[in-house]
Amino acid sequence: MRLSTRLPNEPAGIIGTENTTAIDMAKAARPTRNEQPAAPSVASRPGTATLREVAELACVSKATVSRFINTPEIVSPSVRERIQVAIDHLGWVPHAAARALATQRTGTVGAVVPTLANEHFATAIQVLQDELEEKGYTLLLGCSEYDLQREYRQVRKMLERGVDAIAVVGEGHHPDLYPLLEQRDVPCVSTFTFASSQRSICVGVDNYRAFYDATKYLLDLGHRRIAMIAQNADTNDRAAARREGVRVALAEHGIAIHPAHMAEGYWGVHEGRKLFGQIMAAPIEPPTAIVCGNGSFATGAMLEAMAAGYDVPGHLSLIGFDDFEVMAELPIPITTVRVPSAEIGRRTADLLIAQLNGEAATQSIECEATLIVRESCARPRSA
Amino acid sequence: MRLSTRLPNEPAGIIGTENTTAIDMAKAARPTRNEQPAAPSVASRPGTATLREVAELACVSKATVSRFINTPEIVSPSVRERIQVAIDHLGWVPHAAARALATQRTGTVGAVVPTLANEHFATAIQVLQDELEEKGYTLLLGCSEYDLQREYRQVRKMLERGVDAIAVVGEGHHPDLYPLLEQRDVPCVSTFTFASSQRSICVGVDNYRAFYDATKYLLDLGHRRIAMIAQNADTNDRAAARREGVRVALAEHGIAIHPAHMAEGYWGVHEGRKLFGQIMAAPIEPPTAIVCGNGSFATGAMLEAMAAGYDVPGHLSLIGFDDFEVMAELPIPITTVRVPSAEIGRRTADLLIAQLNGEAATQSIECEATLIVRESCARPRSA
DNA sequence: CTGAAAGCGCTTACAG
DNA sequence: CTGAAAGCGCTTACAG
Repeated sequence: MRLSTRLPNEPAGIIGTENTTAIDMAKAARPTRNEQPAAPSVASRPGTATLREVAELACVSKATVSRFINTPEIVSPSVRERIQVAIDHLGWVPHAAARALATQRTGTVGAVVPTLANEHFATAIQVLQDELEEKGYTLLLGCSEYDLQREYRQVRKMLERGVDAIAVVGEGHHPDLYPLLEQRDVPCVSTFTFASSQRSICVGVDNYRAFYDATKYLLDLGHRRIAMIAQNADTNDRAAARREGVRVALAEHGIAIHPAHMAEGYWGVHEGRKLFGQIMAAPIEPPTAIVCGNGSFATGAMLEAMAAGYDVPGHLSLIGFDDFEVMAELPIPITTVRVPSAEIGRRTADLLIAQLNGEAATQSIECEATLIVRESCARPRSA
Repeated sequence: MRLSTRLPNEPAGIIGTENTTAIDMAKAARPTRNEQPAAPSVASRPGTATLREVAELACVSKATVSRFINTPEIVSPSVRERIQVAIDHLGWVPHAAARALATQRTGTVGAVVPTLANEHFATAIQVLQDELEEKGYTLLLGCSEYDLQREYRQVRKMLERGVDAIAVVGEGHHPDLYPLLEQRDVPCVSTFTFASSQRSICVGVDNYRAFYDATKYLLDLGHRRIAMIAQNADTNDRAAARREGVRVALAEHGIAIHPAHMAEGYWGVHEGRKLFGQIMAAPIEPPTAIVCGNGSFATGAMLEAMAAGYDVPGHLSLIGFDDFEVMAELPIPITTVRVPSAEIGRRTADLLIAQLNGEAATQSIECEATLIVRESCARPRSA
């Protein structure tokens, strides 16, 4: 017997005479005795029935129907069957708002990401939705466009909507965000960046170390004149951490990036090309390696290098961040740092669910950012 | 005066002595007279207050607080002020489920797309969310992975959650989807494909015509031996329509694609390369042009052509679908059909809102798919 | 295993 | 412009 609710337009089957039989039997066995007031024996419009009508049709109390939905094991088989028939017959769909009001839980979780235009966030959201759905939760989505104020508004709105938990990206947030969450006791996990300093639990990579290591790799190859096509970090702590990783790794060798070799932009292959051109056009000795703050910049830099006839990696090394598919397929595949977005999405779901189930031992998870070595880096020519 | 609700941890300001003053004044002016039962004069936990507590603190009825929230104009200024102070003081946030139960509206809309891994859907969702948010709606998201059964389940779940409207992608759906929606009278718009045959209103492009025209373009250039790297169309009506467009355009010239020149896959640059290789390796005369069913295939085909040393467009023309940024930046920019995803997202929001507002004249919108002519197509060598 | 009753936190006619 | 009351559709102790 099916225990989940059904709508009438699902492949019917058992609804025929059998059902009326079942209902008639029920009615006969327990002649009209209903708690409820004024009982319309048929739902006004299909798909619009309520639990009360189901109860009446099945000749049981509302409480029993409710139990049938939530803990079918505790209702007797014969009653179960009557209820199921009634549900099928009326096409009843439980009313989530009513349930939410009664239970103070909605079965929804909210996520706000900066943008879906970034594959990482899109991927993570996709698997998050997937995992959440499996556990019966519905996802509410917000995109902040990297605007902290907006992120805050979206989170508030989600709280109004009664989300049981929230996922956000990164550590930079509106100052009132965490107090708000804490006050209302809503579990929250911060994603994509791992840092012990985080106010909420988090799951992500250590952006600082990822680029520290990537820079180290370049340094170890012998590079000393290194440029950077950086992603603007104003409201993006991941980008900021990456820049800092580069800076520190170089500083440890007594090196600093020349201002003319530090280009900054937001996003895009085209922008990457332009920024690359800018660096190479600087009236100082050109770099022997360029670290690119994101995948689109790396792709753009590579494409522009090809167009301008630079020999990569013979003449110039290029290292990237993100691992977009095309980066591996270019004539010279790009060495880059891979962030496991799908894993982050999955683990975010795990953490959220764990907290929702009141599991105590939930703690932050560090995911591994890995350096994918391909062909775009080599020893500098002079070395 | 601020009319929207606030939480206590927002920059306070007016909450100081002024407030207590205002409240005290109110209390003095209208000594304790409350409708409600057992009245705890302070909210048990901050951020947990209810409308009733606000009403008590402001010495007005719940009805008036409700009016203040929904139609502030109709409450007198002095009362308005008292209520605002009480709200700020208690950090009251309205309980959406309670409101939904009372109004039978949730202020949410659901969208289910096949995947977020496709830039088009990601973009459309992003702007849909944006527009919806502006109108006060919250977005519920589902990803179906091109599984119609799953799409149906997600839509049902959203209906349970009481979404006021739904957006789906394409025309291929579970047979019970539309009946379900109609029965519950939930507005729905189908996106990305425009076709007069659609059961719901829709906003999108005519995929058939788009590829019919693209093929025509190749034909007009003089191509007669044309291959296709097609996207699997089993549960994807857009892909199916595109294939059909190619087929018909060719058939009108008495041409058909040789089976060995018809490669099929799902998605990916790498897959595009492979499929390209497959076609070129067929033991028959190679094609003079290849039409690619999606952007990743076009990118892959171009990259593989470069790698294998084919002269594009001198020796071989390539035409794509989708306009992913990298397609314009490759050494030979790819001629392709652009689908205005952002516009589709925006118009979907418009249509949804219009229907929610009960506007009568809502009808389907055809968006223009445009052929972006770049450098990957030329006359065939022999022509 | 099942029922009667109260309650979740809002809104909305209906009066005044 | 404002209040009292009923109701939205569920769940959950409390009894039996």
